[in-house]
Amino acid sequence: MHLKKTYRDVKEEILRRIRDDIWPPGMLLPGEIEIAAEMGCARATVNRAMRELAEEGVIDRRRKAGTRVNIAPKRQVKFQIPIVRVDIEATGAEYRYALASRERVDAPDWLRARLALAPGTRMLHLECMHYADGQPYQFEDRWISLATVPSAADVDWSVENPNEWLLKTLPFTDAEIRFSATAADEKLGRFLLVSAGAPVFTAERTTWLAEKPVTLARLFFGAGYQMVARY
Amino acid sequence: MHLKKTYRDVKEEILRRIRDDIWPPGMLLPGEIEIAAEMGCARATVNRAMRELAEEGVIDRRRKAGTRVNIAPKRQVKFQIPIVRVDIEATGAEYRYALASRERVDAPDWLRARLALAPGTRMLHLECMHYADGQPYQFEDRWISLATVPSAADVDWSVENPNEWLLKTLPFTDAEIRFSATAADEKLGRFLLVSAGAPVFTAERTTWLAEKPVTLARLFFGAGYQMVARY
DNA sequence: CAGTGGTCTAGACCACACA
DNA sequence: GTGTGGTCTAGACCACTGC
Repeated sequence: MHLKKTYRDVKEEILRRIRDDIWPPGMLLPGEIEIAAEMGCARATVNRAMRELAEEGVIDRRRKAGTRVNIAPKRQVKFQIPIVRVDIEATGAEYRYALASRERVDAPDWLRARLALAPGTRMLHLECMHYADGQPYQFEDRWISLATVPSAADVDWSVENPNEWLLKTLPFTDAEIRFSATAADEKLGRFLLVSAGAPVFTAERTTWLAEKPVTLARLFFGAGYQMVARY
Repeated sequence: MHLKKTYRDVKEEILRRIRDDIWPPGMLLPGEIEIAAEMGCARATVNRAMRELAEEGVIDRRRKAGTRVNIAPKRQVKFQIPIVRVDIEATGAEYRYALASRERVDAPDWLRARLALAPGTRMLHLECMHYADGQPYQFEDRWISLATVPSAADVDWSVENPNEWLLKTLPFTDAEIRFSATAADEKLGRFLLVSAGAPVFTAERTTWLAEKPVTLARLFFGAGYQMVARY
């Protein structure tokens, strides 16, 4: 009999059995009580082990149906939110920020649709550049809801970088990020020093604070940019 | 006093206090026993709530030192490894796979450099297309090391999809993925039905099995593709 | 060395999903 | 209905680490 004790031991043992094909993909595992008895520990311990394995995508758990080994062990990639300055300085380059434009407007229709805003919502619209060693690194097209973040109206954006200001000022509860490849238009090309039509790696980030839209940022990266993740 | 019960309630309440600046960044929070007493629940419940908040990067916990609100809430994005067929079928579209070319070659120089291969390493090179409802969805440029995966030589690649075959056949220990925007060349344009020079969202995935290189895949996505992650 | 979080236990009740 | 996982509790001991 395997005398296991910690939930880590239980996790490891379950993983071993899956890897050794003792519990092949798709198989229904024994219930928590049974495993607890076999391993000589409390059900809560087995529960924690299996809960974490489920979070990691190794197994699939459903009430009444039981626990199964996932057929496609969907491994997860994790990476941190890009903070421009940190990314740039990590490469040893010098970071520079510049504000290109600033205006207060009613939310345009496409933005209202994207954020589910009421008609006439006032927005702060900023366009900024982030440079690495003087080379264009990222163009930031930033929209901030003045309804949710009224204090944004009083900030000197020629000095403050909206990316960092929002992070340090305002927590957020939900966020979504979309990556895509887009073609540079005339204006974007001028900022990033690429020709019109050139492929641009684009991230569109939206954040909410308790259901209220906070900001939408479209980040356009300079030529040659790659986003890397290991797992 | 707040009579809370579930660990979700406790999490929410803690988050609320952080958001409302009752517990500002950097502040030392009360201990688990104290919070448990105040919220009217067991310490284990508070523990679970705080453990999850720590995992999510909201707070920082250390034995003896106590729990503090994180100054720089480094939130992490998680997303799953794309499995083409699953992605396509999830949208309700019909998936189709086609092999475009297959050859066995010595690893070219750029590939040897990328994977740290010995000179003269034999590679299997496949080019495949993945379609969604008949529309080009992804072009896959796949290189498999026959030194690490000799059995790949005997597979009928006109039927088997390398993406799924590798996942189900071979576990991997390390992987790296790089996202970028590239311009389609003539050939890629023909496969994806876009004009040469069009922006293409590109993922380059490399995997190793215990230090030995397994495969490198360059995945080129069709027009309009977006990779979405929530957190 | 003392205080905080980390974990285990045994028992209990609940919620959901399938028959 | 009935079985499985989901969660709570009260109490206990342990492990790390800052003082």
